Amino acid sequence: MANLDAAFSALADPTRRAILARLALGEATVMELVEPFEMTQPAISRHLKVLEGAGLIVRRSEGTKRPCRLAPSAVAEIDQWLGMLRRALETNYDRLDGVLAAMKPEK
Amino acid sequence: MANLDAAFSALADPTRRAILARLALGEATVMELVEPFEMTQPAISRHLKVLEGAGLIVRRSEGTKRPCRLAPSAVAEIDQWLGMLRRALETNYDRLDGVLAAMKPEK
DNA sequence: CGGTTATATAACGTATAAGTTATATAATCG
DNA sequence: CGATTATATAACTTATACGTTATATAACCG
Repeated sequence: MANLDAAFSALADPTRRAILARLALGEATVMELVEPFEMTQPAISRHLKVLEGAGLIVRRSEGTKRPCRLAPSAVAEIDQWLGMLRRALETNYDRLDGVLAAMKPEK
Repeated sequence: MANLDAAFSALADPTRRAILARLALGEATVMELVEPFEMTQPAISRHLKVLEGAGLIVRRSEGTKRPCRLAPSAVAEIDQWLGMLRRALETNYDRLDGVLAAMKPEK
């Protein structure tokens, strides 16, 4: 899935994760997002574009402002994919437990 | 967390996700992982190094072979971080913001 | 021992990412 | 209208990612 490429790639950057953490507290405009980070406005604008492209945020227009908020779609997709790994790990643990249990009586 | 950088970055590549999907079926050697992908062995070896560095896989030595299997640590870390987003989305912050914006057009 | 197999590393080209400064657009307000 | 504010885009630099081919290491086998 190309969407997963974009979503995981977007999440790989710590600034973008911090932006998402901020948005988890509620909607914010670009300038509100620029302020806490020691980075220029164009840099943040591009991070937002990446997050939007990955489906992690959505934006509306309010006069000259473009407030951002979290979007559920990409998160759901990621969760679904990670579920595959999670299930595999659980299964492998079960099997490992089985192996260890079988080895125990040997003493 | 710097680990999250590495983990998300590792997952951003489709070849690496395919490798993980293959490992979800069980342990595999490097050559076993090379075969299904149309890519050279050094390329796969480097993908494996990235996955190992991110804590997504672990490897052992068995003679001249180096079988890989899934590791739980990074997956758990990612799950934990995504939980923050999931909770924010479940709390309907986005819908709440929409409702509040519609209710007070002044401001 | 020498040859083969499994994997890793080096060196390199090309593409893309992430930041900067400078400038453009677009809505708002006097 | 022109000025101001909010945001986007362009042009550029530097760093890193991903693939290749060629070669090195290391265990195994006859």
